[in-house]
Amino acid sequence: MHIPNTFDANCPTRLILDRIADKWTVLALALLMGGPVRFNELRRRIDGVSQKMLSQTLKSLERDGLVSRKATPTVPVTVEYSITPLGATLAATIDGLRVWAECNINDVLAAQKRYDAV
Amino acid sequence: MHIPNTFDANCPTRLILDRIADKWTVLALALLMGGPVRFNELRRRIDGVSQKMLSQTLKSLERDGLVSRKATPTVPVTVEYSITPLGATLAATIDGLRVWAECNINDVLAAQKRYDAV
DNA sequence: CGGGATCCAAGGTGATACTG
DNA sequence: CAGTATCACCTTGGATCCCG
Repeated sequence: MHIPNTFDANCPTRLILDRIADKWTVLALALLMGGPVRFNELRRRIDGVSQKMLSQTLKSLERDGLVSRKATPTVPVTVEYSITPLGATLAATIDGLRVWAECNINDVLAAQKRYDAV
Repeated sequence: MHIPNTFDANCPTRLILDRIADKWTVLALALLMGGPVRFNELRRRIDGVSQKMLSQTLKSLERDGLVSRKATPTVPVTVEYSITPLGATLAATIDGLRVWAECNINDVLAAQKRYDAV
């Protein structure tokens, strides 16, 4: 398996990318790697996400089989989201991105500065 | 370095994600791993990208120091995009995503089918 | 608490036309 | 060939209100 030299509109990569290539998805997945988290807790931990976007994101993740949702009928209701085995394999990959970001953010910012100076 | 339990709005991960978490960026970066490619060639290989979005994407990538642009003043002009060393390290990480997609697309599609059936 | 429904503003995006 | 400029659109996403 090597790099294709073309990306068809519905090749696997595009299909997956169209679903997960947005920050909320990546962030939610990353956080859920640490264990199950409840809705509002997740919302607090992802700075700036609206409840609409978070619920939308989680619903997509659940549909894709990457996250599972467990509601316990307490009063008021308690909902816990956790990562599935499938989701965990993706999250591991995504975590590489997080690590890259932390290691290279300075280089990127420096490049931007240089570019903008011109 | 381990998983944070919070993502601040301007932590490294968010800053990077805000710039690269869209399909065109990821796809362009992946294709450039194979070596320098010219503008229209890139456009042909990324099914469905408009010239506007491609040029916008490439400009961002150049600004971030991930891709370099070399114009040779032939007539008509020839422009070649290639990945930088910094970009290559990111592309390697991103490639993990592509591989994951190819390996797990069927599981994801199956999960979607199951979800939609309910 | 964990959402769904609705409304609305903003800007991302494509189509088209033009240029060096 | 490799873009830029303009415009019109239409989705995205925030704000708000409501409900079980």
